[in-house]
Amino acid sequence: MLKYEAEERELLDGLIGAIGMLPDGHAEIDGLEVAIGPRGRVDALVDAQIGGQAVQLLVETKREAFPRDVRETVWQLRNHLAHMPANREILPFFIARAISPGARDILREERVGFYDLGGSLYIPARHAFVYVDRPVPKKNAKSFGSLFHGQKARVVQAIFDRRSEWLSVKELAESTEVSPATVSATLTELERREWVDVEGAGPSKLRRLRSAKALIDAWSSYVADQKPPKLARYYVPGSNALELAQQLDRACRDADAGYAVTAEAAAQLYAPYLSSISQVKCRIEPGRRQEEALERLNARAVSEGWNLGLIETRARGDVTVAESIQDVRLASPLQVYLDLLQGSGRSREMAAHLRSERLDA
DNA sequence: GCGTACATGTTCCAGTAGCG
DNA sequence: CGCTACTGGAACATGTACGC
Repeated sequence: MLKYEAEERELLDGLIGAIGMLPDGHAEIDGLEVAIGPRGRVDALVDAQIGGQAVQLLVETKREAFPRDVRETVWQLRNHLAHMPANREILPFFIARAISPGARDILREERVGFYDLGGSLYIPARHAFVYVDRPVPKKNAKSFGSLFHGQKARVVQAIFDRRSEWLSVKELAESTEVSPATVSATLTELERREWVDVEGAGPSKLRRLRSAKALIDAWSSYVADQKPPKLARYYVPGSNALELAQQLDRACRDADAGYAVTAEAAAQLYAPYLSSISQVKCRIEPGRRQEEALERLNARAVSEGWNLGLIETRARGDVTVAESIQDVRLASPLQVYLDLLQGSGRSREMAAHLRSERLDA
């Protein structure tokens, strides 16, 4: 509790400072925890001078802001506003350590001012319009990306793959082998971003993906900020990618090793694009079985001229197969898409093609 | 209709793995 | 080596179904 108050204070000081940096700008705190109307309360009132005009800011504070948080707060602020004397300009105002892009859009539409620790500042006052857009602060970027990590990423993948279905926590927990606690947390985060529709409540609660496009976009930009995973390069005697992938299939079956082909080779099977490709990227369940599969393939580790690339797998469940085409087990289209985005050369084009063929539907 | 038992979703907490 | 953030077990909350 004390820690939160300190954070709140830090945010307010940041806002005061940011307004002070504006030409003819000045601001001071008029009150904290101010009662408004019969039972309303705002976190702070701030008196601001901007370009010679006085504006009072009705401030609500949050740690992080996703669309749903913002909507709730905007509604509260509007309520408060109705109980305020109308003798001067009063602006509803929202501050948080980090405000997600979607949340910013809502605030701008609603003409509610906002500020975050990244330095973004939006003040839609009558006589002085201020808008400074800064990216989400690095430190907090990971809190926005946590959905695309580890176990939660598996859950999000599953939700995407079954985007036409209404899903329960229990069902997802069973099919992904992730604990119900983590599945629930994942879905709650998706709700905050307003990417899922919700039906029912309590034990009969169901969700369904609504904004597949927003989800892909967010995951893509997350991937863009990540360093590409390590790729172990091998050469396997043989010819084209399809045949190589089929050899891989036999070797992994014989070695009883789980594998999933991804990137260019997989995209080519999902939605043919290039006339021919020569390299196969895949994930193979790590351990002894992986070694055995590589031995059966006569794969030789090389630094140049590779045709088999092994993407490092860390978290359990990284190797998941969505379907088999021509006896080749493929990672899910979304996974393939994300892996293509990590690649270079024409992989971006392939990614775009795959997306329009398989993901945007 | 009402209350109770059950199933499921959510939150809390502590152990732990990964990171710098 | 210290720290942070993730994870999942367990306690807690919330609907639902069934019996009366």
